[in-house]
Amino acid sequence: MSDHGLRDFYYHASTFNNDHDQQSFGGETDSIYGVSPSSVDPSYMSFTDCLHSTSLDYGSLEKAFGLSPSSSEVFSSLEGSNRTAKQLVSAEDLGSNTGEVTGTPNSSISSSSSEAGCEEDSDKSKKDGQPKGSEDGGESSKKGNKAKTKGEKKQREPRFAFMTKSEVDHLEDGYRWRKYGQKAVKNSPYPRSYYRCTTQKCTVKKRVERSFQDPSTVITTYEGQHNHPLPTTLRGSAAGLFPPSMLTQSPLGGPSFPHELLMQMPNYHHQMNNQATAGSMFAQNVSPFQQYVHQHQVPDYGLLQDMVPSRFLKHEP
DNA sequence: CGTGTTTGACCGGCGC
DNA sequence: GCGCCGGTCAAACACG
Repeated sequence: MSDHGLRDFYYHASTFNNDHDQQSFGGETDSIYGVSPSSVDPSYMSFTDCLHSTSLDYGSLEKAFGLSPSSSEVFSSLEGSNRTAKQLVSAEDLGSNTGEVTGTPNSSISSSSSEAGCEEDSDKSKKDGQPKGSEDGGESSKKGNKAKTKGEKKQREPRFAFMTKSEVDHLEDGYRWRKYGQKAVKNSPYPRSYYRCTTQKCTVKKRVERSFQDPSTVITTYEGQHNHPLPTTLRGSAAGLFPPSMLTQSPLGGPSFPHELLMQMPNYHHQMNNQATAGSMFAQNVSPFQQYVHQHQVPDYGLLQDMVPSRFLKHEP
């Protein structure tokens, strides 16, 4: 990341809210992270949202992720906006079928809800209900293809968005991406690029766009989960960035996102709960993400646990 | 020649 | 029904 001029690293959970939630976002919230709604998917779940779902305050967030004062302003712009329990649950939808966000983070509330339930709720999702005709197994993803049977809602993939201070738009994350489209973003001079994982049968996509109000910020939205490990023929820096142990397949079929790599680090919980031992991390084989988090004084694993589905968190037996 | 990018056209959903 | 808009396709092109 350093070789891409990455200066800051934001974490940003996103999911597929039902249309009601989306309308709440789009209608009541002027901006998300200071970005015009048109340039950012309204289904985003902000850090603040996560904080509202937990006992953490904003100061913890700022401290945890080293948010600059300017960034704080952006985040704080969401302060005061109502967040319904539904939205909080939606945040959990981001790939996990458990719904423990609103409750105790450690409790494993039996799934059932989340994506399946969210699916029914989204009867007329606006932006999240994209066709994605190529994912139905059938490769009939041509124009005019209507393989989607009527009444059958397209199963939507979990999404995850990052806000990254970077000078380059396309951040190397270890996977190989093929750009398949670019669209101008309304109310923004910066275009939005669409990428797809080049690995066969992998339907993961990501969108990359630059923040209108903060051109130094790149918003990367991952959609779906990789069903394969990181490519062996890594180009760029990812192969060298991450220890081999982190490039192995996870229960999810491989780490989909950089933060997921972070979450996969064993003993992360203990190290982060012990600042005294954290200092030794640099002598160990830690990822750049861990180093970043450490450098920015992530105080407690619990913070991440509150924001990341427990599925992403691996505990030592 | 294989791989990735560019770019205009197309499609479907949604609001009016 | 129409227009807008986000997302996708695919031919043409660039590059190593």
